[in-house]
Amino acid sequence: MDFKLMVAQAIAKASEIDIETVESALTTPPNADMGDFAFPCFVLAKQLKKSPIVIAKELAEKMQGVNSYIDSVNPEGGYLNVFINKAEYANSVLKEVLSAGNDYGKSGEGNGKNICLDYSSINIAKPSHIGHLSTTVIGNALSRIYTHLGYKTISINHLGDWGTQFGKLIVAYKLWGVREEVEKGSVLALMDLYVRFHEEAEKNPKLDDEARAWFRRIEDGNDEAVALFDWFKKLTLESVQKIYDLLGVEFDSYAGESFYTPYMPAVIKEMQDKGVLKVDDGATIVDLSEYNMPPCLILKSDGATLYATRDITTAIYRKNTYDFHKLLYVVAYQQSLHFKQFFKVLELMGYDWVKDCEHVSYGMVSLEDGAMSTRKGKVVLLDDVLTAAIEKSRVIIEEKNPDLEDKDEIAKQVGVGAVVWLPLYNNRIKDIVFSYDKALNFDGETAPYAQYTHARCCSVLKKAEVFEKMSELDFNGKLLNDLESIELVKSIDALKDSIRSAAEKNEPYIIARRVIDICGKFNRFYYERRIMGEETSIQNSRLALCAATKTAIKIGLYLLGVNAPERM
RNA sequence: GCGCCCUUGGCUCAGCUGGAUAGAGCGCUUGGCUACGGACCAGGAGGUCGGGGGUUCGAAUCCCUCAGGGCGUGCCA
Repeated sequence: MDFKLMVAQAIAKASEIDIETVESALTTPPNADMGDFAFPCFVLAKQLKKSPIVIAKELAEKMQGVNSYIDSVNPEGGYLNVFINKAEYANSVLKEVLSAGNDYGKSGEGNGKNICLDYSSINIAKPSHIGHLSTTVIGNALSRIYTHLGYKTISINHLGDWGTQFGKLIVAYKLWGVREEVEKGSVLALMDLYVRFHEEAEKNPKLDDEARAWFRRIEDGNDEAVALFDWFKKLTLESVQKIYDLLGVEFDSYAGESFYTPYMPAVIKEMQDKGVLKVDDGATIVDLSEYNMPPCLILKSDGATLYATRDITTAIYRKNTYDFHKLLYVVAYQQSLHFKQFFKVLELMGYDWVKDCEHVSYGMVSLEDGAMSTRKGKVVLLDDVLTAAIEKSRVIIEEKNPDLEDKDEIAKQVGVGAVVWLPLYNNRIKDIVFSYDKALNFDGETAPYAQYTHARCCSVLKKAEVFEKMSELDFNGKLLNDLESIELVKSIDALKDSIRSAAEKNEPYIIARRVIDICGKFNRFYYERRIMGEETSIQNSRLALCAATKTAIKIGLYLLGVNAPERM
């Protein structure tokens, strides 16, 4: 049962104002002891030609005893404060959570709709560094969130696997590479070769010509060139797979830049036919000056395609293949102009579905001493950060819980959780200055804190021997009538709205904040209210609340891509 | 120059489509484990919400303007 809606209906009926107006105005008082819902009567003052204070007073009188879910209604200033029946409320929330279990908060709103998510999108032959964390974990979280709401998601890793740089890599490998060493060193070895190529090419510009020639051979399907390129690709994907396994990230498609190359000529022709192209200064462009944007470059003066050409082709391909309800690009904000430009080109081509495309942008990651630079070797590898976090959590486990089983697995879940949390706890647009101190922080508003709270719930439930049968717990909302319990119930109840809101705004942090709030409320409850050893009916009701908390935390963390171990 | 974004306690950030005394965490500080996990909890100090105008019964929130910072701005992605 939706108590907010119920209160809105009651007020609407008493005031003869339409329900939408009431519901959208309905808020929460600053203090719990002022009421559970507050209706500001100022909005009605003009319409009813009465002072808000009088309106509140009149409404309060009309609403006394309207139904058993509302305990009392108090006018206060211009506000109408409503106290709901806490016992009914607690019963309603607990019943819903415990019967739904890990399906709590699911909905069918997305049934039959596809969401394409373009994220992570790694470059072949380059190691994953901390800069790849945001796109990967935000994309993964969005995929899980939309799936929870009934959508079918298609996660696409749009590989950076096309361009002259692969010609450079082949040249470097043929000159200085040793097969066994590259096999062993994987992408790190490839990166070294790439860096060396640039150093040597400064002295010997002929290398660049050779690189172009080798890239041409890849395009032409030369056996040796293609074999080497495929090998580089294989090494890269294998090494990134280890990271994806740790993060719990999976993709439905790895169709990248090379995949779309054959589709581009037709799209360019289509643009020509539709008359959106024009030649300017030797290059082929779409003029966007009318829209206050610089032109979108489609072909270079030498006829080569560009970034925008490929993205336009890709979007059309995805629409034809997946008929998406939404196509979301989880890409850093540096590229926002590019997205605005090629979205506009798609619009000019007559594709009205471009309104369903969205650039889900996020802030940049830098280091404490400035920007990262692959060329200068100034990078923090994702692998290293995850390893360090896992080691740290392992040390803490040894210190606090040396008898724990599956130490390695749990250390992994906690360590990875702490790192993944970084881009998920704040608004996407915020820049992140990476530091090991922050990434390895397990205190306060962090994933390990939420995991700890979850483990604590599990521990109590196990001690009471109800862990396996949480859904059968017999509870009574009347026994959860204390402030701490009710505050916790409210926060658990709010998870559903948080999930919906996170999807609506493509902002996972809304769920992360909700999880932390639930944990805070639980920990307070846990200290104030004894669970075990109370009278059976009280004990069971509190255990039920504990079980609902456990479920809510578990779901919230899952949606963020964080595991919730039962012990830690 | 132009475009987009950001600015809230020492630091990192919340604050829902404007609503009642601006909230957390970290750090600092004082307390709390022979009841269920101290990776926790409670208390304290700390903020003219970048500045200035405006709209409104009411502005951190909306509009204008200025300042500071970030990103981008025709043949890289």
